[in-house]
Amino acid sequence: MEYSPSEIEPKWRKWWQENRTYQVSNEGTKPKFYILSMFPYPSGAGLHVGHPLGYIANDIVARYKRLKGFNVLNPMGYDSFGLPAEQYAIQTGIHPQIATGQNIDRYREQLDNIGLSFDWSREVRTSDPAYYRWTQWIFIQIFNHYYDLDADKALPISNLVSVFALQGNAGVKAVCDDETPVFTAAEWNARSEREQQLLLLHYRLTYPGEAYVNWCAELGSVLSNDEVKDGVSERGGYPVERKLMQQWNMRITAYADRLLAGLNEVDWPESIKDQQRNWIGRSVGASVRFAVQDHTDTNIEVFTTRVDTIYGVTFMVLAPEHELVNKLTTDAQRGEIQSYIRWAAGRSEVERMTEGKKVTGAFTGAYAINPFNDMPVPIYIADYVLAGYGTRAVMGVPSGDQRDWNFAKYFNLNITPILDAQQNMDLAADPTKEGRYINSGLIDGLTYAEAAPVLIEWLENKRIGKGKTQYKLRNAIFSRQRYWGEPVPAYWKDGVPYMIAEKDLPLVLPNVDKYLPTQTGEPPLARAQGWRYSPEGSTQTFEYELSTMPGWAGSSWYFYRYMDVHNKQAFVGPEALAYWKAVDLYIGGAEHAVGHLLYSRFWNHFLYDIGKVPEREFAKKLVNQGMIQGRSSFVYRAKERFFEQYLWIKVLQPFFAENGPIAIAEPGFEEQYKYDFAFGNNDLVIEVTSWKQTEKIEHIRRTAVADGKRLLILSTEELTEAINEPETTAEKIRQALVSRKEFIENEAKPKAEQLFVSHNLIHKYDDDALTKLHTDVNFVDGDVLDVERVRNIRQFEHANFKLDTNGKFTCSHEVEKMSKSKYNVVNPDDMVTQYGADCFRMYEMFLGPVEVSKPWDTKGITGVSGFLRKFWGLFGRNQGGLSIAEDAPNKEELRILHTCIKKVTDDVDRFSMNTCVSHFMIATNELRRLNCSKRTVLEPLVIMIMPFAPHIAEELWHLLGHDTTVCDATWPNWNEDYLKTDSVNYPIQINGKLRATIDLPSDTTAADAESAALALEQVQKWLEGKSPKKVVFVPGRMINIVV
RNA sequence: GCGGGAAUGGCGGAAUGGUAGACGCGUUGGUCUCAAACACCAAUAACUUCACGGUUGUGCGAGUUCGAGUCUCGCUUCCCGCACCA
Repeated sequence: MEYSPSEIEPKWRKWWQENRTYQVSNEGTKPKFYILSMFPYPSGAGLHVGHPLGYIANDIVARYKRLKGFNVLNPMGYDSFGLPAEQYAIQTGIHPQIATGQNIDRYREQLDNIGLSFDWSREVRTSDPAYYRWTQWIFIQIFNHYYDLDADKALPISNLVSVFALQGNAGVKAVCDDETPVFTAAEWNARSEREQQLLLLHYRLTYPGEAYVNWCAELGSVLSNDEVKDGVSERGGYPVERKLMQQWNMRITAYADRLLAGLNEVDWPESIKDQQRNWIGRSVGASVRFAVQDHTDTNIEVFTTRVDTIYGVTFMVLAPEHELVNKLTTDAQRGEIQSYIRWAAGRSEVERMTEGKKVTGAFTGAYAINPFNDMPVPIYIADYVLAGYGTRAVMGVPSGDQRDWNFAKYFNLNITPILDAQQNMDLAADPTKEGRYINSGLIDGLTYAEAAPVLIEWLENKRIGKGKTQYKLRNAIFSRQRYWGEPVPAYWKDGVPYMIAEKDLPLVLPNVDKYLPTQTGEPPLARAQGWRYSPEGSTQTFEYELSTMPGWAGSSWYFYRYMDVHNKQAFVGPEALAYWKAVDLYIGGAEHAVGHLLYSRFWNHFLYDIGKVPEREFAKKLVNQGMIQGRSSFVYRAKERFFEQYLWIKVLQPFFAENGPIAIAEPGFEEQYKYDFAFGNNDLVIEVTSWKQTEKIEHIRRTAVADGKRLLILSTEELTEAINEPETTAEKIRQALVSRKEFIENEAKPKAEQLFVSHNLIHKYDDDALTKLHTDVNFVDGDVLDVERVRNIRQFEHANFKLDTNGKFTCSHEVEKMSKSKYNVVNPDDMVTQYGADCFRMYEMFLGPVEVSKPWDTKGITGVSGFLRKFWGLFGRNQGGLSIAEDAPNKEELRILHTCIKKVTDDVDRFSMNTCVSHFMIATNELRRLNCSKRTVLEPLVIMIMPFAPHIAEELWHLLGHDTTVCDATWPNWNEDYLKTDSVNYPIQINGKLRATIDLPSDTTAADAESAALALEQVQKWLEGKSPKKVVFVPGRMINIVV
């Protein structure tokens, strides 16, 4: 009887499907368990071995819980709206729905291939109109509600309308925009329908409004903050700029405190909770209004967390975008301010970040009055004050804040110490709160804890400020100028948005001729011919909202749809909801920490408020699976020209960084040019490149010139020449660098030659070396290839290497994220073909803890493969077939079995799948040694291994004579009595160090153990005749003798 | 800078405060074989010893304890996230 996974695995997968083994019903007497993995975006690349890690762990728990007697909901679906399908459509003209469908089929095939127990009858696809009608429905509900601060929940907007008609909005405590006008009932009633609707937009939980957004021109769309990384788009890495646009917003800020508080109710990883807390960014402080000298009608509001430092204020800074800047600027300063604003606006996010803490700013000529001491302080603008946070104005306290201190030093402003414990103000700021206040009027002599309440009370009495809590969290931009997303179910009438009737849902995505924005810059949906809305009873038609929803819309509630996927009356029916309630265990990647997981919580809180879901938090427990990384093969260009240039640059760079306002770009630096060229005040660039004709160079040239920098471009050819002929080098670089001749001749050149000694040096610069290339060919580390070998690598076929005939390349590996473009993807199908799905599943678990990221490495898989064969062998040691003994187990066999039951049960419960696999291996090895083939021992093992290796378990289960699925078996219990052994091998420590061991009966008393231990020769030797001070005996564990 | 996490053999990784290195890979030796592969058996932290044994060992330094990889305090390094947030 041979173990042949390729025969038994497909057989049982088919059988499970035919028998609907994994279909689950929404009722029953069993307790429920809802386990969920984050659904994937079905990309064109298919699954790689990293994806199933979480799914397999998920599957093990799902199957385990089922054996433990739970009714388990274990669904799967697809987050099938998204940008890649749309970009693919733009390139190929293939409708995203078709491409997405194909991708889904492929995903399904791959998922099925590893034997996951999903109930596919509950599959959801976010791009399916039957699904997104409910995404649209939820959107409409959000539109129709506002956040009431008295009730501390969302309430219907119609309530607000009634209140406005009776008493205006002065007494209403609701979350609204800062610029919401105050009106009386009479004023409200006198307004037109249109005007009333416009006012209501200030309150609705979703609303269109002008906002600075992250605009990505290359993608033709707005991105949310979490879709922007390091100033470029997360997807594609395109530049992102700030732009004022009309967009739908979600008033998530209304829920900031509840989203913060809710984190305390869920069992989620601390790092995820912290990321969310950080994103919400609650800070408690005070707002203070400063009057402005010579502008009696104006004041500036600042927010501070250190109101206690208010007597130390010596200047004020506004964001360049602050609305008062123009008004306050004096004529004398106008030129300077305007040029600063222009400069700041042209600075990209990347530049701002790269330049770090460099002080910039400009004086407006105006002065603000500190309300506490009536001192005038100069008003500056600077772009370190963010336009998007707080009041866009800060008070400068150089004695207490290092950044303010730097600013004051730079602009030569006063620094007033305010605490008696403060250190020398000439050296640095002192942000500590120690000591008692000085120079501080009202609070002189008080401590930090005493000061703030005094100041806030004074402010509130004077009505020029108050205690205030501020959040970093901003309302979420909800519009995307895309095609492949849920249409926003709104239409426009007289410039006011209305929701379409619920009976007209779903608002189906129309067909368009092209998936690009129109010539006039409108979203692709503007291309849909005759796509207009005609409300019931109206003869008119109106233009639909043309933007679509963001990727996170459909994923913010999908966990409810699984409960009741075919319901046509509601997004989830009340019975299904009452049964399943919420997700018991949610598994997914940590990369969704603030995106999906925060938005989902927000929608869930809203749905809870309107009584549509029973729990405030949708997922009680969350586990993050780690990432499985790939091993990328690299070919490094070594030696010869590129390397020489590279070394030259390495040698020159530090020198110039120290001495001159000069930056040097390296060859092949396309990816990093934005960073390399954010060089602040530098005035000269030497650029080394072989692609000076490209657009990017032009861009850099323009940037440099606009910044008033001189730019010199050396091509690679020129530099190579220069290196080959020292005189030319010196000459060329002398021209560029004026007085750097000595350095070039005497230091750089000799150093460069020293560095030449070993080409292994290049590995030192791996990270900076821009000469490494991903390959799909696996070379041994350290291999040196010649040009011909490299040309034979497929993806380099057409690459234009400027190498001499004796040019060499070295090879190496690095661990990176798995990605098609890095040629390091391992397909699970290949693993399944070679070793079987059971082996693949167990091996993924065996690699280490599920939560930990680790590189994929196939080396150890033979161990798991061998184990499965041995396990199989327990059932049929004879060639003939199954050979199972029916006699009763002996003590040793029972001990092995029950130890295994106990350990595996404990370990699945604590999500430690890797150690479970070890326990199976141990039990199998021991039973083999005993030649055990008894049904009473092996059958429970078959049940236990089912969650890990379902195919082999099902096969053996049937071979053992069962004809229903092993999935419906019962998880075995262990008996503590069987775990005991007759004797225990006790370690004997002397002063905590292991010196001997002794076998004692398991029921030995402390006194017996002590005398037995002391009787040992080895122990006596270590006692050296002394009598022990103390003997510690831990039954079943150890003996420690203290001398 | 702030927050979270990690550090254990050649490698992946085990260890409710109780014999550190389970389990697997790799390596070495052996059995089987004409041979190889597979399989099986044995050894495998380092140093030292013919051997018995001994010494040192969980990033570093202290501490608590009969006993610390595990707990406490102080560092170092690495990874992840956030970051001019007032």
